[in-house]
Amino acid sequence: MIRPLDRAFFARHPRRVARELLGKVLVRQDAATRRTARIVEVEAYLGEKDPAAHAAAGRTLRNAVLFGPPGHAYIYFIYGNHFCLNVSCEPEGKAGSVLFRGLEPLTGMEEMARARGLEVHSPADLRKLTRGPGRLAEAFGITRTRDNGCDLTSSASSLWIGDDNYCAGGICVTSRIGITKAVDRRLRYILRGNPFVSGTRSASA
DNA sequence: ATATCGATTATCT
DNA sequence: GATAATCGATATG
Repeated sequence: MIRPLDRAFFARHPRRVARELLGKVLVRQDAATRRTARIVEVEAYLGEKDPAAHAAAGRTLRNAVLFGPPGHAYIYFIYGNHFCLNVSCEPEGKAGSVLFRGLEPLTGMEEMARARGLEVHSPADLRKLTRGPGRLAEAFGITRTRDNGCDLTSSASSLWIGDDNYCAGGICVTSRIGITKAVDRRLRYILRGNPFVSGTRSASA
């Protein structure tokens, strides 16, 4: 049994949303298949005040979703290769968001493997599916054209976020990964020891 | 196990 | 024209 998170959940400070998203479930519903995975690593971005955020320079065509109502998908394309998934936070007009960085697959691994162009023969292979923001987006078939602006609070959407009453333990806070500005702020939230958390062991302290 | 590097393009200056 | 919230391959300890 899994039910969608409501809009009020996302209408709060990104730090709070990020922490509470750990242990929730990302769902990709297609005509014939459902992919689900537990959220084990996220980062908070604080909108226009945050130098590392895409909203730092104000509203543009690309980041417009961040300034819209909470609970919607902001997808961006990076390094000419990868899509990444965020969910908009805070009331409309404020541009906070949470970036998805690591997922633990629950169902639909066959579909994820196909989307990644991989075969899974071991736990190590399984990690290649959804460990890292670019990987998880590819495993879920997420693209900007298809998913930017999608309402993640509705189970009628192809992509949404749900709660299955899982109780997340071992939450750990670290500095964010892969950025060049505001590097010291501790806004990355992980489930400690989970094999689907990205980065090296030393980055999980 | 850790480090370095090339790929590849939308977006903004 | 420079940059970027990354990944995978390759090289080396």
